[in-house]
Amino acid sequence: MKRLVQDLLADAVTRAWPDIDTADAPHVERTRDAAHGDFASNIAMTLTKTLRRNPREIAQTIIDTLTEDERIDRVEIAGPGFINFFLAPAAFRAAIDDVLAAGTAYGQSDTGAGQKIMIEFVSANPTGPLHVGHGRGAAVGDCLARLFEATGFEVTREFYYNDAGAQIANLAVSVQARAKGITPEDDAWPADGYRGDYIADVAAAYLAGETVAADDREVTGAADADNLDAIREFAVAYLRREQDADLKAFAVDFDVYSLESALYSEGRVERTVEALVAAGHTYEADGALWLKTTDFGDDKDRVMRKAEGGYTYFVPDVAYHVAKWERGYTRAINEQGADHHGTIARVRAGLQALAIGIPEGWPDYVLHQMVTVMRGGEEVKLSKRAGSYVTLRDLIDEVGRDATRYFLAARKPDSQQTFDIDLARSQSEENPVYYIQYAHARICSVLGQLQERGLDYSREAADLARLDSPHEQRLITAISRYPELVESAAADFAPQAVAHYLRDLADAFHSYYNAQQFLVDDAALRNARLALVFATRQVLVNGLKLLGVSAPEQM
RNA sequence: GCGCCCGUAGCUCAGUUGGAUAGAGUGUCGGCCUCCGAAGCCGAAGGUCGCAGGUUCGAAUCCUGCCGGGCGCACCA
Repeated sequence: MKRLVQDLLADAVTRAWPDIDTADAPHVERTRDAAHGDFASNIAMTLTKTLRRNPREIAQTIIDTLTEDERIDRVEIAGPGFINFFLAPAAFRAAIDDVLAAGTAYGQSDTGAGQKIMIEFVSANPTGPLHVGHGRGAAVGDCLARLFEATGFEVTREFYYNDAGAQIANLAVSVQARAKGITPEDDAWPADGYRGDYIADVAAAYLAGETVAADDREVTGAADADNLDAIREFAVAYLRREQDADLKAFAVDFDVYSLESALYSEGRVERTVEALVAAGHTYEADGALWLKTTDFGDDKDRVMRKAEGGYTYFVPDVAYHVAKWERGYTRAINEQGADHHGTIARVRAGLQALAIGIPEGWPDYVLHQMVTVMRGGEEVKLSKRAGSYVTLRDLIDEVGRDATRYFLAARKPDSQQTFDIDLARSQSEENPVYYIQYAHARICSVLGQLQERGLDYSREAADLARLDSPHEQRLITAISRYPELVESAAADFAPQAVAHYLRDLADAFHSYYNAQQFLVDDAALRNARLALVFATRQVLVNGLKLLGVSAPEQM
């Protein structure tokens, strides 16, 4: 419908003023106030400059030029020059049948046209359990992935992790210490060793010769406390398995796991360095090899190869993104914590320096700000080393998967978030997610009542024209704008828009439910109301699915 | 010091890319179950959109400068 209005406007403008460029679709938006019609455009105001005429005059000319369409009831000028469109009642109600006909596909589009897109998210190092921040990344990243699937992209969810660097060496040393009976309180404990209890668990499993399966590998503990390589391999697999179990409990699945070590073993790191040198953007200084990232917008040059020989982490990072590009991902999104925002300029600079046709703004980044966890009125410090942080598992166990996912995705990623565990636990029944789920359960209950009374629902017997109350209008408007919501949430990387939309939809439904009886004797009216209510249920199901939240039939 | 993000009702947060009278939840106060689920609904109160300028028909939204909070500024990852 929105598209129809845009097309009509563009056509009218072109015919009224052939010189005006209408390549960009005219700005059309949903009205906030029903008195302003269903859609409004500010196009007349934006044309005042070029046409040097009063906006209301321009609006009038456009309206006079508009092609008649049976789906548009009337068009009015309002305020300083808005053009308000009022849909014809039949066209307005058509949304109900659109939903019922499309079912789970309602809201989906082919905007992406099958284009490949990769969303890399979580990407936690396997040095401990996932914490709340990872949970936010998982909720946001997975919701974005679902949004892109719904808008016709071919989506790959990818998890990248470092399985060989300094932090992993530290992990191995920590597990080894535990395996030898050393505890963090002992003098012999490694200086920066991971102190969490989970390290002891890993050590015990290793000594017991357990076999753990993670990603596409299987590792058996060698039970030898002196074999550091074996310990490292086992510890990584063990912790990856734990992380995956948490992610599974959170209903997040990845398609591909990429290992940093593979970038070395496949020669990608080496090739990237050679290519950067050949491109002429490197120099040697102080015994190290530098990349002139300042040529590409970074605020200082970066060391690629340290004086002692090893590469800095950013080299495999660039190599990894070259691999992404070569794998055909013309669109790539990296969802990560805002504390890593410094790497963005670096990675993009490295990719530009290679001059292999990668666009300047590639890849896209979605950064989520910190989650502050409150417990007992005090902030819980997030420290991997101390091992005293709140894990994703803690939240799932205490608050539930649905509420945790909803909360973590319902906030704009750019904003810091406070997650009060006590509040979430004690008031779990007042979480907005229950409000939405309750709307769904209520509709299912109506269906049950219908059957109990020996009645049948029939769309054919429904007279949708009877749906003329303000509550019904509001609900129809809500379901009809769902496809636009999905479209814009995907384009804006805005999972929170889905959460807030569902809140609004449930609100419109609950009001309707309290205001009007659905199961009335008048069959034409009853079936019309049921058609609307069942369409609402479908949109609730589809929207909750985007968030990865369940739609229970009973609560 | 430099860079990125944030500042909207007591609290937690939205705000359709610059639109019309700034909205929800929660909390407070007052109503609604003989009726499809009261995990619900209806109403009231609550605002200098951090502050000050600027841009224009029009600013919570864009620009500049301050103030406040967070996160980064390694030959760590």
